[in-house]
Amino acid sequence: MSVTIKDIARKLGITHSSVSRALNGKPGVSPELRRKILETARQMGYTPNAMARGLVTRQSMTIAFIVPDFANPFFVEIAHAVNSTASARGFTTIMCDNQWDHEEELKQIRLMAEKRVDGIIIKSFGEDDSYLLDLGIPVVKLNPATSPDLSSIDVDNVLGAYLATEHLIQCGYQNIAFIGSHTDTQTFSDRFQGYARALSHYLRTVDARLVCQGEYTHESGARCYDQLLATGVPFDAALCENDMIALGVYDRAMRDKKKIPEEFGLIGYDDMFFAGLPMTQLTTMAQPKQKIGVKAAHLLLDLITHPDKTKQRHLVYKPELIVRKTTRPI
Amino acid sequence: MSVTIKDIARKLGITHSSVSRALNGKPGVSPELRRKILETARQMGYTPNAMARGLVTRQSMTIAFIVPDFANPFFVEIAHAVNSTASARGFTTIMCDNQWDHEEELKQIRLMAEKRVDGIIIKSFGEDDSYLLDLGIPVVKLNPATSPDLSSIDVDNVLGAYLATEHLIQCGYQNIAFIGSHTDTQTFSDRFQGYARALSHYLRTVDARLVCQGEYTHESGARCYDQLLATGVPFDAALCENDMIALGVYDRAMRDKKKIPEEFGLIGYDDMFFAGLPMTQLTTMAQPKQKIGVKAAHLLLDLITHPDKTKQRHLVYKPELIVRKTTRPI
DNA sequence: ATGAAAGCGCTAACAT
DNA sequence: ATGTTAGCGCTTTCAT
Repeated sequence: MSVTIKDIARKLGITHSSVSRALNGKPGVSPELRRKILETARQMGYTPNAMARGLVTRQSMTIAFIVPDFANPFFVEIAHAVNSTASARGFTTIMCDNQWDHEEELKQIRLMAEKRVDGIIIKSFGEDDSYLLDLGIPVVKLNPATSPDLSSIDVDNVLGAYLATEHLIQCGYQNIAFIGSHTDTQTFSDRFQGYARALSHYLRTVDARLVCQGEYTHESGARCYDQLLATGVPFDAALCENDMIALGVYDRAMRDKKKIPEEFGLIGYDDMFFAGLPMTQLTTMAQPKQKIGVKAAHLLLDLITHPDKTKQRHLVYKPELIVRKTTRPI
Repeated sequence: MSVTIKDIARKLGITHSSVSRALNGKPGVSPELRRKILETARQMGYTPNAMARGLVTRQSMTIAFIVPDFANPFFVEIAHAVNSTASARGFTTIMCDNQWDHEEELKQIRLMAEKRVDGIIIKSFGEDDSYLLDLGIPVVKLNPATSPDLSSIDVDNVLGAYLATEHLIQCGYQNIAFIGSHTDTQTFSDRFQGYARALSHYLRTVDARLVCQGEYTHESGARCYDQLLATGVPFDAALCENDMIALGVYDRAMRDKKKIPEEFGLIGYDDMFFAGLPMTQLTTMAQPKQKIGVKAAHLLLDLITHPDKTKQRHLVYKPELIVRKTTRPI
């Protein structure tokens, strides 16, 4: 068994409350006794028990970060920012990945509640947030806010997709496909909406045969490209819901010996790290991932540490088009 | 405040020990009472307090996964496997990333000890493992074992680098550079050793001017390439300590209009997901990441749940060369 | 089958 | 400045 404050107290012939005070830097201990306590604690190899402390303070100094999929580098980057920020403020982050499984997501939330995390940052994909509200702890959603009682940090996906599509049109591409993921995600419908708006604003209404759905993987992107091809409807450009998908499309277009960007234009989304690599050079819509992660963490921690002073915030960042080599010059 | 078992007990006019028994599926509660308890717990919105439980059971049902850098996809993939495996067995994983900072690493270990994690999986980069041994909990190192009291799962890096270098030689490259990371890591020295062995076995001893060190990033790889170039010593191939580095080298070689693989051969390490993409097609040395993660988690959890039945294990996996387009056919 | 009581390691009033 | 006491919410003997 490990050393407790009582062990230290016994060894020194004092009470454990003095030890607690000393160890926590609280007033009410004479300098010399404090020194002795610290010294003894050190040499006895004392390690405070966070569970015991948390039980009485009602704080676990832990937050949860829940996202659908850590195979997606986008979430990993945000996770990293969250983790560093939280860590710098003394909090530990537990990261959860639920493979787009709603049941699993609920289980994780429940488990985090049992662990008594002090707050949650979540990219959820369901509609219903009641279970988040019931938790009674601060929650920052990485989705558009559905309830004023939850905070949210988001990027304007409609705008992003609109701008990307607009760019493709201005580049002179005529038949622009949209290749996305699950229909039931907010992200999909927002980006699709932006795409549809730009299309009907500049060209014509959406041709449903030019819309394809799958997953957030390059395999899925490749598959969608092939499906699109199979329909026989011509297309000379594609807006992809994210860079992974775009990569798969890129691959297939190269296989078909299409000249990029001359004969085929391609825009991804998220500016994942490989998008900027020399061999990729993918035009993409960038989101301020770093900012999102840092801000989400700070917001959540503020909500935790001074709930009153922090106003519930709902931030919406703007995405930014990064033009590289997969779209032809305007 | 949230609902406790005492609240449930009070409401039902019974003791909290019965509630505890019922909730934990332990014997000693009549079927009907159990049913009533479960029902009441549900409708009162009871959520067990893991900290309180952990305090008495001396189990947190949590493990820690500590690696130098989550910007490295290699670690992310392993983390993912660890996380899923642990989760399936009812354990939560806390992931820590310490930016190759040894002080930070120690801090994290200490913090995890305070949280009373039940075990640790760690890719450590120091020499001294005494602080890990002192913890008194199971530890699985993702490095070669330094102490018989720690378990370890590792891949033979010397062999891997040897095989890669051998391949480059068999392809007919004459002047093979080694581009790596920090000198002080075990990984570096192992892979360098494999490189050196193959070189002196087949060609000649290592030319120190063809060895360059930096970090695990493509920027660093590019920088090293330029440095190598600046020395004026000719080189027509490079073995990189990982794929990120190789990417940077790839970039620069393309910039210099070198024909790959005709004029310049390149081998990476780790088979990160982008290595296999059509636009990359990097020859690389693959490690069984999935296997490592899953095995590490299982081993650790076995060590935790039945310490006696599990023998301390030291596994060494074999790496596998994946030949793609950055090395010319033999 | 149920209840009573002790205690996990700690913090925080409240005494002294 | 130090000690005493009472929990935090839970599991676990030990009685009944």
